[in-house]
Amino acid sequence: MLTPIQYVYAYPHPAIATDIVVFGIDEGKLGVLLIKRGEEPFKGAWALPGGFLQPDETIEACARRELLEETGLSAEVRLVGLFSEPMRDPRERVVSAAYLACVDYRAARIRAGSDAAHAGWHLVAELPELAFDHAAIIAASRNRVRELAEAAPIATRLIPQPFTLAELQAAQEALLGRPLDKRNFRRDITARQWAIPANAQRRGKTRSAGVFATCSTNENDD
Amino acid sequence: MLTPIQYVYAYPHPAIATDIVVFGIDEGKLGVLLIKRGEEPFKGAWALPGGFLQPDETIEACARRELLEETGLSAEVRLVGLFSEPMRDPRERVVSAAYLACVDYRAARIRAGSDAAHAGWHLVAELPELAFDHAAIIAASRNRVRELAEAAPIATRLIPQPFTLAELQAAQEALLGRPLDKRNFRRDITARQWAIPANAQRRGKTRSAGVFATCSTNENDD
DNA sequence: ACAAAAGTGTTATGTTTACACCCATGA
DNA sequence: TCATGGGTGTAAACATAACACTTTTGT
Repeated sequence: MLTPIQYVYAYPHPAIATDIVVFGIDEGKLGVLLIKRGEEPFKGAWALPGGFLQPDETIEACARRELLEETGLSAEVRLVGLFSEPMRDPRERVVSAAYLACVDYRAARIRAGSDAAHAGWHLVAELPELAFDHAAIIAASRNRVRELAEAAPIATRLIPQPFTLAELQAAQEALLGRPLDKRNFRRDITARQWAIPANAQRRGKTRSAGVFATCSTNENDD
Repeated sequence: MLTPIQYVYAYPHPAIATDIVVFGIDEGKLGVLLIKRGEEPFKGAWALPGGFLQPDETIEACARRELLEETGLSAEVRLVGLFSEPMRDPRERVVSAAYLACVDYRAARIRAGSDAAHAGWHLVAELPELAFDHAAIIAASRNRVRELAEAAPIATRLIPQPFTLAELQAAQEALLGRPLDKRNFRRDITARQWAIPANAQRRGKTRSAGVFATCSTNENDD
């Protein structure tokens, strides 16, 4: 029998993990990706996807890796905060860095991992009981994403490209949690260059709509 | 000889530390508290105060404890970000949570700790060479504190209470890095209730000035 | 008397919000 | 032809920014 590799320190070292709050939008409702825990503690409860920091990656890279593993998507992640109550995980001390991401939920290919019996989208307005302190993490992320949405075009990440302004507006309204005026919205988007017109139309149920694409200069902004 | 206590894990656990960027203002110039390292690595270089997370405290509590130990002051701390490049500390892997605090630098009683040969204030505009990635941490904190100062009355924390509006304005200008209009400033401060008039005057070099105090309702705002 | 800092209002500009009708298309 | 969603402009309210003179007091 192999002796397990052990790591020894002179002082206690908490484990470091990331939890990732993946926001998606469905029919104008904001949802988050949750995983049903297959093991104790909180077996059978819903929890945020997440995982432990690997030796060769930054914490942000860890969050991006978790996102990729859980959804098959690469997307920008944003730090929400640190969750470090000593007893937040009953097994051992785990300090978690919470990140949020906005993705097109229909593009996500959700993988139910080894320790996850199920995974699925849940409306933020109708969350189940959650494991650990994940309810608090989601609440903090909900506030953070609202702030971010005021300043950066993250709503464009929630919808497939290219998109109509109506689609973008629905996403933005879901993030902000309040209705927006259609005409003012168009002005804002074009003035801030959050989206630029593509020379194309999309045929909808009624009149066809002009489509827009995310501005390339928005890729790196904050 | 006593066997040292050892902590053993099945997976590698980075150490977790906080670094704290303590801002102060002197003659209208923004400064930060630095400590001269007394030990390798970076012996003799200037570094941010900081320390390792203890088992019974949250990371924010750790930052507040470090602040208290280094300055004798209790003050609000704000998360700046995580610094987690695997090789940022040559000894072992250390993930650092950077916090910032604004204090009255003349009230600080700086303690040169066991591993710190010296400690002192340095103007942000004239920083020495810094240990580890602390230059990047200060740069990030500089940006963060500017954002915060736009939204919250943190400038009041940089000056002794009670204060004149001229003093507060100098602090705010140092945080924002741009000059402000005296009349507009007075209006903003009173409208936002960042400070309320105390029924008192302070005799200065010339005409005496009315003094203000931080509004109690600002204690918990964000 | 003069130098230095305190105090005080108004105007212009820009930003944000509110609001209503016509158009194109598919059913 | 009608129901549905797409597209468009203007005016009011509000917030922000610019600007100059008088007062007090110590030297």
